[in-house]
Amino acid sequence: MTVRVRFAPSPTGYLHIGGARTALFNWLFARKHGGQFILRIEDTDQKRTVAGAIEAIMDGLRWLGLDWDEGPDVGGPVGPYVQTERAELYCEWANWLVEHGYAYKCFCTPEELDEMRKEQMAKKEMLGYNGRCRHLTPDQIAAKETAGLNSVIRFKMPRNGETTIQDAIRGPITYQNSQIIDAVLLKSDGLPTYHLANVVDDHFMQITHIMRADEWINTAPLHINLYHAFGWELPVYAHLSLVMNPSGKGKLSKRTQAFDDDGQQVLVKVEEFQEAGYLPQAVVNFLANVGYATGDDREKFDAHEAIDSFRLEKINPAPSRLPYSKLDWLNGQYIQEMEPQALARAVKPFLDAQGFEVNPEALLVVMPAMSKRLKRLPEAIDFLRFLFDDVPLNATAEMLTHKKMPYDAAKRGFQEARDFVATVEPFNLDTVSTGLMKIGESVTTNEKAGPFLGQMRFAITGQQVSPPLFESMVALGRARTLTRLDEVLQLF
RNA sequence: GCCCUCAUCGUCUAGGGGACUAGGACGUAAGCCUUUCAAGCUUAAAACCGGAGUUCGAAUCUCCGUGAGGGCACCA
Repeated sequence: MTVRVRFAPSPTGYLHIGGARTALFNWLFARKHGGQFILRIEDTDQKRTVAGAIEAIMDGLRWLGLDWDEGPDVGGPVGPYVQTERAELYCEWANWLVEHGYAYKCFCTPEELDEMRKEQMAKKEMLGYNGRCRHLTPDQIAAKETAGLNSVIRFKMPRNGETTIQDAIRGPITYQNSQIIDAVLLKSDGLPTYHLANVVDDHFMQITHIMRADEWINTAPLHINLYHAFGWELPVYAHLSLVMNPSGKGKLSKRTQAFDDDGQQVLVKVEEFQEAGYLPQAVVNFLANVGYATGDDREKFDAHEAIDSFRLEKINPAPSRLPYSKLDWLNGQYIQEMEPQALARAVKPFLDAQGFEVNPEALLVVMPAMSKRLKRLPEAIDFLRFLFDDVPLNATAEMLTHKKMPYDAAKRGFQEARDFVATVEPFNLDTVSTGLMKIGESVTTNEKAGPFLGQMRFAITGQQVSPPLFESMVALGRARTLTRLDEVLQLF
């Protein structure tokens, strides 16, 4: 039997990082076993459905590289993959349950249910539907229907006994059936609730393993009883731990507007990670490290390695926070591995957004130096600002000297550098570095280029922090370097 | 209130009766290197929630606490 798993988000907004992790684990499992990863849209709550959300979710998955074998856009043999397009199916099976005595019509109004809940709270009883309509006679039902009363279909949960779910991560979990209420399966608008839709779909879509978040554990016994009523084969359940707020208080939600200990904004939507300049492979690696470990101390691994090592039983059941600072480190690692071309391409949109007109050629020279410095792509903006903004150097001659390079020596150094830049052929990393090293060594009292190069770097870039001198000069180009050196010389 | 889950350094984790003096990673601190900032290298500090029990032996198994989280909708 081939493994078939699904990721089944509601189209209520964007792809949430926790959802992305659930999707990733499902995808990893499917790929590991040569099975299928299916994308299904659970849009049975019309009130919460947001236009464009399906596209946004798919964009997020695509960005992360989580490709699906069947889904709303690519279709597949057991479609459609959007639940509102399968409404008839659910209706049919809900009625089947009613006909076979596994479900019943309930005419209670929302107001009545509200009242019931209040009463239960007051009496400190178990919360939930009390089964009032469970034993309506056919005559009573007919009477209510001719009176035009709205109804829903509720599951007739067994009142006695217990239900045990065999969770692949947590082992057996047992519930007393009496604890489980008669859940609504079909709403009065004719659409199914999650409970009915997910069971019917997972059956007909031949889903073999259900990997979903911890928050669904409590609904599993209901679902199992539905499978029993239908006489369908049970899938394997595996409940993933929850992703919590950085504070450790509560689950991470889309509304989280917090900063972690490093003062970094907590990102929640996948697209926010993209906008913040994280690489998809870093995010995938990061996510795969939360609640999961290869077991051999590897922290950095690509998707293929993750697939190779993946085992359901290795998933950690404990809830966890996202270690954002580790993401920064991972992202830096992946950036370091990038070819200059690729890095330049990745950085360009961020510079563009800043209004910096990028000369790709010049950018290439500084990329090797940048790759060691960037944790997140947009950090390049501050590093490279001097390439785009020609602001006058805000300094005095005094500031350009050094205890190993007093006034006169500094002046001579800058003058020689100016003459050198004006004439050297060609003007490239090689020639510039050897030439300036020589000048530097000749003007310092310790005969080391260091002090000169440091001051020179500041003079050229005007920045406290910048790429190294030689790369910066070559990126600037001969003409602009000369202009800046002339400015510097005027200070002396 | 009821039900369910979970519990190892600050954080993410390894470990599943003896190999534990509890390992790795991020972060933090110090040092080296150095042309600023990084990167890199080296080193350091840092944890088995508590209590009983089982056992020759418990981070590991059991129970009871405690703490944290989740659920108890005509939302998913």
